[in-house]
Amino acid sequence: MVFHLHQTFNIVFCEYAKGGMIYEAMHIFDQMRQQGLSPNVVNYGALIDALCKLGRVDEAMLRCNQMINEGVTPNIIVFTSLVYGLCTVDKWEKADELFSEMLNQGIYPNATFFNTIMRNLCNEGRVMEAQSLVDLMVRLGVRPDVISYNTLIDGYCLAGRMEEAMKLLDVMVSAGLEPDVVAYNTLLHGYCRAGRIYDAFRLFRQMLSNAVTPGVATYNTILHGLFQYGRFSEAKELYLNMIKSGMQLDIYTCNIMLNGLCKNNFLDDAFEMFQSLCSMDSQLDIITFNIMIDALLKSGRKEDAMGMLTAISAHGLVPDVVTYRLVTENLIKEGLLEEFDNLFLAMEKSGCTPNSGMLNAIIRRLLDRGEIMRAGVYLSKIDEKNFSLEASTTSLLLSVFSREEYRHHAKSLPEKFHFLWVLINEHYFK
DNA sequence: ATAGGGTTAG
Repeated sequence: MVFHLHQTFNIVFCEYAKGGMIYEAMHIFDQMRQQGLSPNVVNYGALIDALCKLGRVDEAMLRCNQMINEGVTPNIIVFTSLVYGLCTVDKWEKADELFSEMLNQGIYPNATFFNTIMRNLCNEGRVMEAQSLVDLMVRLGVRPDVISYNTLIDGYCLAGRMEEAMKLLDVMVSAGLEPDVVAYNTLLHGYCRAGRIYDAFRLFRQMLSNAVTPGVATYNTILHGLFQYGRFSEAKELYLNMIKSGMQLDIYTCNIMLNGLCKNNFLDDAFEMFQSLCSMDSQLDIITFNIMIDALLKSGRKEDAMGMLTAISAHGLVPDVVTYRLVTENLIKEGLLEEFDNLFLAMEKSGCTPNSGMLNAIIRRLLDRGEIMRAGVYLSKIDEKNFSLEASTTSLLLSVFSREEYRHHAKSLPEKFHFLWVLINEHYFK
């Protein structure tokens, strides 16, 4: 009976943790203890993973210590979640320490563990380090699997090194692994990103001849590539063929189509498609709304954009940092600075934290309007969060502060940005 | 009942 109760709690708990509903999960934790049940490694694993995915890595580390104090030993799954969290928030030295600690405790890393680190290295453009991790795996006797190679392929694609990415298909085969649909999708995406649609189609044929069945993600990738390079009629034809073939279209297909229509000046068609999706009760996501809000604001249809904004919650969704970025940028552009300040506060109150891209965009918009003091407030936020300035933000700052009437403002910048002051002075006195 | 890969918005 007690065992059964423990199981029931675990199922509910994991459900919450997986959905990122931390407070609800913690509540279950408390309830379990009240019933005299101690959380086990699965409960802690689920909680730690959820915290790491939300970027709350410090709390995750505390939970891991708490778990150890309660006599529960972390397993490879817990270490994988923690190392994911640490890499993602750029705490690579800590991740390294964790790896040593893990080995000390006699817990052996598996392919999943290494793949997690490789994913983060590749996302940062550090594909060579990911490559050497594969070599390390081999030395440690951990066989790289299909996911290891696919991750590495993506790393090379992201670095624009398509020839090396392609070579990995053969490397996989000689390692006794079959390149799967994800391997091909990754490479197709790489070619499309590089504007090499012809090579993408060539690879697509190669994929078919190797008896790998394309999936909806394959077609979505090509569809997006065609739109991106203005090949509108081919994109439309592909879309119609996808429907005709009876393929189950997904939210990606819908969003790619909506965005493709908007960016090719078919906003009315996009709006119509959006409405028909709504009437069919399709499960839309926040990206759908962001695409529409962006397009409506850019074409001056502010009323419609605000209608979309309010429709978000009616669809059971929550505005994200991109939504807020789109609307705040528009408010600044229109000089509605008080509304902008209020929206920014409302955003923070809702638990949505601005990211580096949003703060950079805000600063640029404020500088454009000569709102130097207000821009300073957001520069301080960038400073606090240890984000960096994007190149376009830096050059705008330099050109603004180079103007006589604004030069004195540069002196009151946070210390981190004093290099701007130095650059300006070098420019003036050389 | 806890961990890893591909496609969409800025």
